[in-house]
Amino acid sequence: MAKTAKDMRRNDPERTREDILDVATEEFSEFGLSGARVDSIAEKTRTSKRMIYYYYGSKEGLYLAVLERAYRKIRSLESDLQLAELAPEEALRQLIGTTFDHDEQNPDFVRLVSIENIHHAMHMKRSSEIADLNISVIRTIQDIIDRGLKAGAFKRRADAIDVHMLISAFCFFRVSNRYTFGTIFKRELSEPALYVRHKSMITDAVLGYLRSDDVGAQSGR
Amino acid sequence: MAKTAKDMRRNDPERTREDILDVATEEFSEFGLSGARVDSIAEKTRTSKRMIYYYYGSKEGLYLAVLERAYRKIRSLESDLQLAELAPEEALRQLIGTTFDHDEQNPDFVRLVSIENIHHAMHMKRSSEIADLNISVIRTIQDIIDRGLKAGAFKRRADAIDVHMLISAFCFFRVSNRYTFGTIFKRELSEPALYVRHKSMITDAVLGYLRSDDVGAQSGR
DNA sequence: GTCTATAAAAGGATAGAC
DNA sequence: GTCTATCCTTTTATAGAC
Repeated sequence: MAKTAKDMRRNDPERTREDILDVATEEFSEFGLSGARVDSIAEKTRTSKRMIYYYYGSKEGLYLAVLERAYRKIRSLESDLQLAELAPEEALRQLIGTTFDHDEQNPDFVRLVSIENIHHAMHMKRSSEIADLNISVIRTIQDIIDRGLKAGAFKRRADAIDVHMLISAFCFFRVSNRYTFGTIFKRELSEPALYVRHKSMITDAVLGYLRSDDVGAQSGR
Repeated sequence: MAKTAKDMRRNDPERTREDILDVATEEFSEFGLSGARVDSIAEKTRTSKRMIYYYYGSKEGLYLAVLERAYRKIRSLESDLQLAELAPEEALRQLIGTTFDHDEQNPDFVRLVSIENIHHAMHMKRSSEIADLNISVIRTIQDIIDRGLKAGAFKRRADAIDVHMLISAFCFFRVSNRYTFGTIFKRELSEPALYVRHKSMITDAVLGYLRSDDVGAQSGR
């Protein structure tokens, strides 16, 4: 089974495939599905265009492979969280911080998700791998809410998916809308000072929301 | 100066231009800048491809015209807000509700903004019209915060742009990430029941944030 | 498995008449 | 101002040798 040194050097399918995916991730996240150019991807790989079609069949096939790998990374990240030992408030702080940092540090992923939304999540829907994504983060949040209610730290019986959305929306938007927001408000969202302030803000807002009860009954509008 | 009935029927430049923009808005927001097809736009107008180039010069020129018109609509919407008479909390509720409803009712706009972010807001930056957008909403929020602090309804000396971002992020994300979020969490974000719940949630979260003081000192991470 | 060359098609842009 | 027909570049995809 072991490959000879010669084989390793000449033919390394796994490395070739990964190399292509690395380059393609950059290209798709930079230009979108339609804007990306297969020629341009091929040039930046250590191999040729022929191999892209050999391994991934089509431009869309390559895009899907990129998307699947990006989500696979998330899955492994989420499953690493060990928050059951912490007090509910601290656990939530950690969870929010992790989401915040993840989006901040993975603009490529954020852009791919934006792009996939432009395409109505069509590719994601077709991918059994992504569709079956075990979203452990929801279970984690539900657990934190339950423990918080029991301990009296929280008062609101919030829906875990809603809370996840409140957190995600802010963390995601900061990265996804960095350019238009920065242009309109003359504010560079990548500045370190804002990093700290925004992280505190979303943490305070979510914790405050869970601590209080239904203070904001809807006005009639 | 008055046109004859014959002229009006045969040549109506204004109507032609608007017609093209209507169709182009749909096409660009549906497929993105690179994904949109000029041929496809032309087919759906009551005129021809030649006129698109006649009026807008290029595909990018047309895209920019679409973007500018979309932002012009926002500007007029924001300047219509009359909240100075209301109590700070109620004023904020109204403002959040308006933002929420706007994004909900204008998915085309939300998608165009997402698309423009994929392009690093490059076209927006080049447009003097959009760059000079008078973001009156920030002044409005600052006023609400100031009045709330004075009246004792709020405790936090928050930054108006940050608060706008907290509100926008949630309202925008609900629409922009509808497809991926819906697919992963098996939840249709356009459901009426969620509309009410999510509106309450973001309102409560923002009000709670402003009412309280810096409860969430950062952990050391 | 990998490369070079090329086919096949799509799509942006324009010519020229009316 | 408007239409039809067409140019020509770009881009996806494949053939065929090694």
